[in-house]
Amino acid sequence: MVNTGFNIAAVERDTGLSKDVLRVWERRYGFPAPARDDHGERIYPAEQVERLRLVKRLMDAGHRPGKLLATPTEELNALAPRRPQPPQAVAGASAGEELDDLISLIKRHDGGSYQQAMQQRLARQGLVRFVQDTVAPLTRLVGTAWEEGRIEVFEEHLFTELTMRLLRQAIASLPGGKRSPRIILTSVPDELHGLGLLMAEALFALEGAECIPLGTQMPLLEIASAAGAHRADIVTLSFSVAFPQRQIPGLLQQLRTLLSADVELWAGGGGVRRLPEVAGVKLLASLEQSLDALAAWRGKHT
Amino acid sequence: MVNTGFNIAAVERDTGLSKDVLRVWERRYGFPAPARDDHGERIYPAEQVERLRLVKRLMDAGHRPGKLLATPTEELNALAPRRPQPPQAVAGASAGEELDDLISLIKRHDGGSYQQAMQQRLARQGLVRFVQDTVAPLTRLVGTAWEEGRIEVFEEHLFTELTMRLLRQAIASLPGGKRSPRIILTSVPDELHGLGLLMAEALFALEGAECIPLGTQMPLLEIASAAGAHRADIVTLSFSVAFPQRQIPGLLQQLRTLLSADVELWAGGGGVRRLPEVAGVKLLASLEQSLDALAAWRGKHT
DNA sequence: ACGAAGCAAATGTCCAGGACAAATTTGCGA
DNA sequence: TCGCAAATTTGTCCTGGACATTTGCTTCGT
Repeated sequence: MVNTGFNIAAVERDTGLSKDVLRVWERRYGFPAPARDDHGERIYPAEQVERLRLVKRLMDAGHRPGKLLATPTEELNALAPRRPQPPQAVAGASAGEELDDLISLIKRHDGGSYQQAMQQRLARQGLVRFVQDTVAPLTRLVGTAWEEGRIEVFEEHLFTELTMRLLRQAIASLPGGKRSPRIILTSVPDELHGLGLLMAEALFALEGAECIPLGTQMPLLEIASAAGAHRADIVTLSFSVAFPQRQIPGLLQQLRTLLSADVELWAGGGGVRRLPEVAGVKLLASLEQSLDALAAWRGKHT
Repeated sequence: MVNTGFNIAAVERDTGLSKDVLRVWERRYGFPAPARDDHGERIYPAEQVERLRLVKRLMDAGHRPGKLLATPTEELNALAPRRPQPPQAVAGASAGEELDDLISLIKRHDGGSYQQAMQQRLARQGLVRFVQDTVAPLTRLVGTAWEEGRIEVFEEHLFTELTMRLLRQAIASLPGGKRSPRIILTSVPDELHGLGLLMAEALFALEGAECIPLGTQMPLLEIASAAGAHRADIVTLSFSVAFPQRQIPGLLQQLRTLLSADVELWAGGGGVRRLPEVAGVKLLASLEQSLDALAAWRGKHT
């Protein structure tokens, strides 16, 4: 068997830790401690990759790598999130429980029932409340479950995929024709979470905006071109909590300089919630604020 | 203005060229030739990033970097694809023209009309023929247009996004309940094209398979977990032509060893078309072959 | 006792330049 | 013209050093 272990590129792909980080951790903390092949290149056994992914998850939850890498694997599994959790304001105990039920469908890998249940909620609540009272809190719940290790990546992917389908379907059934303002929705490279964008799109579309969904991961220069070509009034980006916070202000500033001045730049998602202001960029800390921003734009443009 | 230029990480993000490549090109070919900031770190002006993206595109089309980087920018724009284009077998001239019309809607940035036109085709052709005779050839056309620089990235994104919506919608309206075999559909990290997966899913779902769509970019270890948790019979991966070919065989072998032996591993998409065989992996060179593979599986399992 | 300011440790990212294997092209002989 | 071997091209990996920035801790002033 040739294939016993991951090379450094594979580990980077699978963990999201850069080659530089993998090497410097090894140098400083003695972990990971990959074997070497004939050419002296690192070969990471699967268990180490597993542990690295656990470490990454705990880091996203607020832990420091120095501590984590000095801790034996067994203890790591027991660690709780460190970043203070903002108290989950759910619309009542029963609502919270219902959402938990939805999650347990996912955890039971019963996609069919999940879709059905969500479809029902959509029909019952209407799109606006469905987005605000079901999808958004559900996404947050999944996020915290992920931080606490109560949910697997593939379960989260299934959740995302099925939920996005529902939203897209709902959006598609909206009447077209209205057209102001023209809003481009997308995300920057390395930011692949599109659920937040879709929630925003649903709300914007309901308010009669013309949404231009470009999917995720658009290079900055392309976003600028797209804004020109589509004669967009607003460019909306989404950043998840997982996106490296420190890069966001620079990215936004850079895109701001690339965009024509009469195009507004909005940024939303969990990643911008605890962010300082950026000149020329409107930060949307919540879905409600998105709607406020839209109303404000309308006010400004008669 | 602080923000005049991209640092090396930003260029990597926006061009898809690794830091190593950017540095070694500079060393060997003298391009790119970024400025340096106070700390001696590279600052790439926007034009150089632009040119790098052009070079990248031409490389994907079969050119060699050594030549490209020695060529002045103006000439680059005139370069044609080098990789021999397999003759586009379309089902007749009129069909080809119709598809061109669809593309020109995208190029006119008229998403609404595009959706409408596609919806009509879907209704007229039915899902199977829609996938095989419309979506698949259209995707190929967009691919070649991209290679030849006749289409912008953001136009391609819009095309993908709108087309995926249509397919998902069509899939959602299929009757549920049937359930064999259980097929996981996903892609590996760094492979973010999901359109091929969706085409496969549409065909598989129509044939009565239970499809478990996990979206794109699943770490290998997670794919293995998901296969176990969902009791999958088959794992299907998709690789686009853009995915670094050389990595694919290793990836597949690695995943093969991670998967239980009674789970089949299929790989499809443009990236596997000119690939040597991999032990224990079924390579699907076309959508038709996917259906054949499914029939074969059914044959084997009574 | 408590908050602010300053210092020290921790951490990620960048750099240079060397090495080498895999892929591709070139050159040569049949 | 075809096939094979040598030469070149190209991407990726390596080491080890440097440094800016963030985080944590300590001390000082109120």
